[in-house]
Amino acid sequence: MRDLLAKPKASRPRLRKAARATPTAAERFLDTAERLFADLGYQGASVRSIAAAAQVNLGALHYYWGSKAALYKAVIARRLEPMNNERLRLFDLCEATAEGERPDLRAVLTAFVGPAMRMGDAAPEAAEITRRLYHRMVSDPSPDAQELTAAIYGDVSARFIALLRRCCPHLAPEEFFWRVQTAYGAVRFSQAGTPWIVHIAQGGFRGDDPDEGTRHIVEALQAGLMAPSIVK
Amino acid sequence: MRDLLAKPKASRPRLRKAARATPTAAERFLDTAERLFADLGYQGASVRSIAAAAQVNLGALHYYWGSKAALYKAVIARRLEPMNNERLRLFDLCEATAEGERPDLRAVLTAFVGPAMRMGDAAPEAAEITRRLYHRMVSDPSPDAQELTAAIYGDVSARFIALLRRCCPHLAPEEFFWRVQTAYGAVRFSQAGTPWIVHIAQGGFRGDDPDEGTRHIVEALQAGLMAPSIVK
DNA sequence: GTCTATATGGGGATAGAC
DNA sequence: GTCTATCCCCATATAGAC
Repeated sequence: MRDLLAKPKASRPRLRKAARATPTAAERFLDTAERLFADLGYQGASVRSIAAAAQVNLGALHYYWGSKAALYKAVIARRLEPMNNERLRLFDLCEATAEGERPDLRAVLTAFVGPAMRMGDAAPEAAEITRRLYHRMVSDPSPDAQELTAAIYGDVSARFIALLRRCCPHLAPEEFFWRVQTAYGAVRFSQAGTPWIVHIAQGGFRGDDPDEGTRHIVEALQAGLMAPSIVK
Repeated sequence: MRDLLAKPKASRPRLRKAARATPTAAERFLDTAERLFADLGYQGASVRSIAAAAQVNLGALHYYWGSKAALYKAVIARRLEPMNNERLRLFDLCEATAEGERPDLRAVLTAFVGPAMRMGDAAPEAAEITRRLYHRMVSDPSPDAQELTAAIYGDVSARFIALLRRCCPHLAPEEFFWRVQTAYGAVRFSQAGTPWIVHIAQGGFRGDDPDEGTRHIVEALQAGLMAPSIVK
């Protein structure tokens, strides 16, 4: 991922965005890359294995995107830009409803958590893949991955934190820092869908309804954020 | 990381554990490997680069550990076993104090969070490296990494969740699932020390005191867990 | 125990035929 | 636009001198 943000060396033909009954080779490539990147990570998924699984010739990769890093960015952007646009739209709604007063904390949290748990209008299995990929990206502490995360995610993050700050005037700055960090971690982890944690719920409960999950996460987070200050 | 749990192919000489004024080649190798695995990930850090940075010959790797995967496991175990033993000891204390009644939630959370934030008795910079490596391991969704995590971490996890369950009789199973998931994510994320989130705290606050961090995290988590049930 | 040299395989990227 | 063949580099691991 060292070269993730490197400029493409030459301009390449763009894809048409229209959906088709039979996916084009480029679309199959993107779909397969998304799944393998989510399963194996950027370094773990070779372009050869992606091309083979998509039944597309390897040359198509460099013809369409120019490099593995550019393919990865295309895979990421295809899903995360719509998700973040939905978040921004819901943030606008929170602002408008607040009319300059303190925004509704549950609404702000739901605007941040809900789109991530639903992940667009995709089928549940597809959304689960996208969530895993997203989790991979934001969890990767390498400078390139952090830079990509910031580029895709910076606006949403800034808006979210600014809204939270207005919701939590009772918290000192360092306390706010830790509470927000806690909330972020909770959202990230809940997206990932780690398999082993289902053992927590004795009785076979799976926790795979995104809307119910959103409600429960929002409830826990708002309680954590609204807890009284313990500073001085 | 595909072969992370593979058995070593042959027995190898063991290291003596005694600390030395001048670290042995093997100790330098472990220290350097820890730092590079934390910075670059398992796949991103080559054994060549580790040997070069440690100023140790590459042959020493295979002489002492036999493979890259075995080296990684040695690096992980060296730090995480003491941390998890401390957690288990503190869990015992929680149980003993409870005397069969409901355990103290803050004490349980502190027993889980505190050792991870302190990460042994290491110097702050060393503890930060270890936390990043730990975060890498538990965040990696590949089957091998999850298996290693479960092997190192399963006892602590089971004890922690069992104690939490006793602290939270007011929560329905599915609600408990989501709250615990939230708490786990918060702890993981707080360990990682992602650089960008410091922008949250306007005014240059860094949030690098582990004990203060533990207190704030525990406060947010206990509020999230103790919030009333919203089921039915 | 420590080093050099090397075996062996797979990675990303490209050239050039069609 | 699509495919084959190939370049070149770097990975892990090992053989064997010292």
